[in-house]
Order: sequence, then structure tokens, then C-alpha cells
Amino acid sequence: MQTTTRQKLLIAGMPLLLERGYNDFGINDVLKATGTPKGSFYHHFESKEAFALGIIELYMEAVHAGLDACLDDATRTPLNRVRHFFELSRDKYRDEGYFGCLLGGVGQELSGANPVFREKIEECFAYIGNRMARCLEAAKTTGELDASADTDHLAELLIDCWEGAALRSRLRRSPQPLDDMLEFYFSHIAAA
Amino acid sequence: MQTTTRQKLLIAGMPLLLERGYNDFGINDVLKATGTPKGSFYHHFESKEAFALGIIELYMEAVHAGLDACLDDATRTPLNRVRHFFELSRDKYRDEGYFGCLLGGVGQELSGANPVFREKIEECFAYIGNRMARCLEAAKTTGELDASADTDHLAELLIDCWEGAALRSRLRRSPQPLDDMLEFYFSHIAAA
DNA sequence: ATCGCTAGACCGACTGGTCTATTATCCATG
DNA sequence: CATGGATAATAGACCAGTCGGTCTAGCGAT
Repeated sequence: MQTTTRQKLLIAGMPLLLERGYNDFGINDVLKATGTPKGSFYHHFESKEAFALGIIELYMEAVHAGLDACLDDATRTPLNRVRHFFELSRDKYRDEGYFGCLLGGVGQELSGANPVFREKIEECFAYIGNRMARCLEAAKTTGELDASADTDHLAELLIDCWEGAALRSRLRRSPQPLDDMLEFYFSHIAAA
Repeated sequence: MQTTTRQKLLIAGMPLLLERGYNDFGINDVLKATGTPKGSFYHHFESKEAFALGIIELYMEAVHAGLDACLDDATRTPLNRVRHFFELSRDKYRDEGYFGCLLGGVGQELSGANPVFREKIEECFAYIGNRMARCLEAAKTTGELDASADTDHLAELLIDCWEGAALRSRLRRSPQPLDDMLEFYFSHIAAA
């Protein structure tokens, strides 16, 4: 599959959006990085906002793929599948230079004033939460989790705490907050 | 104590910085909101960056006061002092319209590209963490916490997860992520 | 008369977005 | 197979608006 101009732009824009945030990165940076003239850009995207939403969608495609690969992994117990997903996320953050999570970054920056992004990001988190919750539900059948556990709640909690740890990881340029958070969470939700 | 022009600007700027973020709020908004001419602004602050740092410092003054009031509160157990601080923070977020935490917002937005803010915000978190850790240490003497507990670790964890919950609270405009996070944390760190 | 501060016109740089011109691609038809 | 016209896409000069920041003038209290 050849990379189209549209894809090339999205791929080049993603790290810029992650590192600098929405309001601090410019279309011109993306054009320069890819050698694309402005006319091409606006042929493929109707605005900067549409472009950023496209980046988020591309990001979510990778998330979907990661969730599929991890949460259906029959070689692990359900709880370890969930944990493994986040460990892979941590490794991804490392490879990118510890700039944290794109969803958290854009969500934090724009959710105050821009309802489009606010709803989009919340939607992404909700989707991830649902996938997690289903896997946590499976963890009940193996006895890893108490049958009485509120898996929806636990899934949301996991994501929220993860995003906080990702922010701290971004500040410190270190994986430690991520590791500490995972360790705490998984060592405490186990069945009594 | 009369509010000086400088203070008036900082006070007006704080909610703007919280809601819109650093790169999306403009000096002119602050000027319009306070009826201040630009000359006055630049008489008191040498740049937009210095202004934002001033806002963070004003914010931290309130945090210091809150920490003093809560963590030295002899009417509560050490662990409840810590929890109470965050419950008051949650109430503050509510009064502001659930825009989350200023430190988390600015930290997330700017830590990718701006080392001045990155270090400043990390410093703020580290300070809060230290205060928390000291109080958690006191919780050992009352038996609320195991003597073997790593209080520095626990304090960092608390702050990180709190910030994640604050981000989610900002997305949802709801206190629920904050409450859920506190409940989970405090129900699991207690001594065995 | 000095100095802290107010006052706001002004400026250069930059940004997202538009416009028109040009080139490449594809497909229908003689 | 040729070809012509429509459409997709490239190309980049250009524009209007905005923003952070400067400059000089004036004000008021000591």
C-alpha cells in the first residue's frame, strides 16, 4: 500500500501534535516536513481542525489494532491481557520520547473551549473503556476478579489513572510513573 | 489589602489560562476583561510567559494555603487530612465549572516543547508530593499505614492518578472520576 | 520635577485559509 | 489505439486577521 499525500501529512502531523499541542503547531510545519505545498494540504483537509481530527482517527486505528491484538490474546489470562496492552503503550511512549498520550494531550488542551474535540476525545476514552471492561468481565470467569467487581468502573479508573501517569511521564520524560501506576492498580484489584 | 493592577491581571488571567490553555488565550482578552491598557500590562510583566508563570505562582500560593490548612488539621487522622485536601480540590473544580487542574492543564500543553514550564510544573508537583509524603509518614504512627509503606511512592501515585482523574473530569464536566479515584486509592492503601 | 504607572496607537511577524494556474490521471468515445 | 475532456491533485503567491510586544505621551502622587 502506497502512502498517499493525505496519509503522509497525517503521519508527519502526529508527532507535531503530540509534542507541541494543537495551538502551537502550524500547518506550515507539516508542509515543510513533508515538502507539500499548501494547495495540496487544503485539497485533502478542509481546515486545521479537520486535519487534527484526522490525526486522532489515525491514532485510534492503531489503538484498535493494539486492543485487538492484546485483549484477544489467548496465551494470557484476561487480567494480563489488559496489563500487557498498557505495557506496550508504555513502550510506545518510550520510542516516541516520552511525550505521553495523544488523547490525553489534545483532550487536556482543547476540552476547555472546543466541544468538538472534547466529545471526540471522550468518545475515544469511552470506547477503550468498553473494550477494557469486557476483558475485565472475562477475568471474573477465571477468578482473577471477584464476581461482584464493577468492571465498567474499574476500566474507567484504569484509563483515568493511566492518563495521569502519562502526563507525569511526559513531565519527567520517564516511564516510572507509568510502571508505578500499573503495579499499584493490578496488585489491588485482584480478587480477595 | 487593595488589589493592585498586577494582581487584578493575574486573577483575571487564571480562569482564562485554565479554560483555554496557554496558547489559546491572548493578552488582549485579559486586558479587555480588566479594562487595562497594554502599556500597564507590559509595565508589570515582561512577557506573556512571565505572566503565565505569575499565574501559576498565584495558584501555588492557594495550594500552599490549602496544604497548610488540611495537612495540619489535628481534628482528622493523617490519612483523612490528605483525603480532605483532595475533596476540597474537587469542590474547587466544581465551583470553577470542572475545568480540572491548572497545573495539569498547563503541564500537559507546554511540557512537550517548553522546558521552562516543564520544570516549573514538575517542581510544583514535587512540592505537593513532598508535603503529602510527610503526612503519609505520620499515618504510619497511627497505624493507618503499614510501617513498611513507601510514602514517597504513594504520594506521587496519588498525585498522578488525581491529575488523570482531573483530566477526565474536565472532559466529562463531572466530579465522578475524581470521587472514584479517591475511593479506590484510599480503600486500598490502608494497612493490611 | 521625578517616577511609577496608565494610556493606547502602532508594528512586524506569523497563521490559517483562499485563489488561480498548472500538471497528472483516468475514462469515454471515434 | 488515439485523443480529448473532465477531474484529481499539485503548486505557491497572496490575503486578512491576530498576536505578542514596543513606543511615546500623559497623568498623578510624593
